[in-house]
Amino acid sequence: MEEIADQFRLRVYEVVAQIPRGRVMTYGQIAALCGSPRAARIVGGVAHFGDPDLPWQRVVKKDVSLAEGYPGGITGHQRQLEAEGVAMVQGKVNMAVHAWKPSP
DNA sequence: CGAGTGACCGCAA
DNA sequence: ATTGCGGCCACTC
Repeated sequence: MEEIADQFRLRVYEVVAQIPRGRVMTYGQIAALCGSPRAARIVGGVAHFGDPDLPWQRVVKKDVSLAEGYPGGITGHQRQLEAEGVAMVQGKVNMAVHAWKPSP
């Protein structure tokens, strides 16, 4: 089961794909889970050039604010999160409710 | 193969 | 509290 590819980006795919509905995660958190806590930018780069079918909308910045490169802008991104069941206030996600920790 | 760059993060003024 | 700057790592051209 650990025979996944060595590529950092493929690990990001696994993590993002495992984020359940109604939960959000930060780029830095995902990067840390992938083995590089300082590669948060890479997660964003992978998000842009990676698999468009993955729920990148559940991935937010550490300030729980939304990314700017998302198609449609913050507005489109925010609307997608609400469609997932994530309540937002002033463009911010309630981490106390939606903060998710990956399963071991 | 080399260089540039980014859907970021952390700190300093 | 806000604003600006650098650094970092992996991906794309």
